[in-house]
Amino acid sequence: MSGQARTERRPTRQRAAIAEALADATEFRSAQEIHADLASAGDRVGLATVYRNLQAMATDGEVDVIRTADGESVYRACATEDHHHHVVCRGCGLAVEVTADAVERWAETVAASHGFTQVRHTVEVDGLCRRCSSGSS
Amino acid sequence: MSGQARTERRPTRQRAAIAEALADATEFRSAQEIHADLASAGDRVGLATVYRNLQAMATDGEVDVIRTADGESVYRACATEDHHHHVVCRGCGLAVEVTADAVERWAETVAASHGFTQVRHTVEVDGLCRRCSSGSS
DNA sequence: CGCTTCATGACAATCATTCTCAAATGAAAT
DNA sequence: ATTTCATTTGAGAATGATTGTCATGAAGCG
Repeated sequence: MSGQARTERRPTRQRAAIAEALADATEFRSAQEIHADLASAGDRVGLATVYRNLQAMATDGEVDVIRTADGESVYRACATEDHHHHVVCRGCGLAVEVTADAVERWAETVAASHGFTQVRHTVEVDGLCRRCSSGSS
Repeated sequence: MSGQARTERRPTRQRAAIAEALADATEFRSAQEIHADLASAGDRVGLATVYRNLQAMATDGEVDVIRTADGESVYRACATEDHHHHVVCRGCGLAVEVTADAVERWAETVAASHGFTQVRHTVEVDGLCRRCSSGSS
């Protein structure tokens, strides 16, 4: 059920560096950020390369992608390979992974009831985490 | 909870034209598309103006906004002012409005259980409508 | 080692969206 | 109707993320 369509890709220093940078992060990071992180760590990796790898990794299901409010794509190494969603803090970026079978079923059902097939869905929840809830304006 | 924060805005020819163009459409349209529609209809409206109004209308809850897969913002005049979600056809763009109290509650609950407050959520479902399902590969 | 193929990197090119600011317009006062 | 003043508009520049191009470099293999 978790068929990794992992395209045969060649391991490179850059790819490893990107994967590691992502593994270190606890929140979602944009391609630009990853690129900057690597640069400041002395790791020279082309921006285009970061984009390409991040996308490839996302396609292979190695990492998760979501869109920020302003349309930027941000990536994160997910703890599980299984399908899940996130609750992201608007304040600090903290991202919690959650599963939602109920929602999956609902999406499938409601879509089917309108005659839709090959259903996919996007569910993202955001708010303020406990910490950020306290000192917010 | 459904307070219309309708900012006091001045009615203009442009705004009306945009609203109408949106009302005529049955699917989600991008600012660029609206702009093109108006132009080809002989309605001269600046692109920036289209963007500004669309955003204002979205903020006021007059129209709905969602992001396409490639990050473009698309708008639609919603039939209801109440909170709802969409099932969009990847083939023809057909958009069906659906409500999902169960999902709303789930989002709130799951977020709260992780200490989050001021929860918001995004839920979009897409697939192939009955018509597009038939002739697909 | 030499070859073939895929990945990389520097930078140009896209493209949606936003910004700038002078000119036009709506609303209300005179 | 005319003045007045805040908003809104529009044309085009500016921004910024993402993608494309293509010569160079590294990986896998015999």
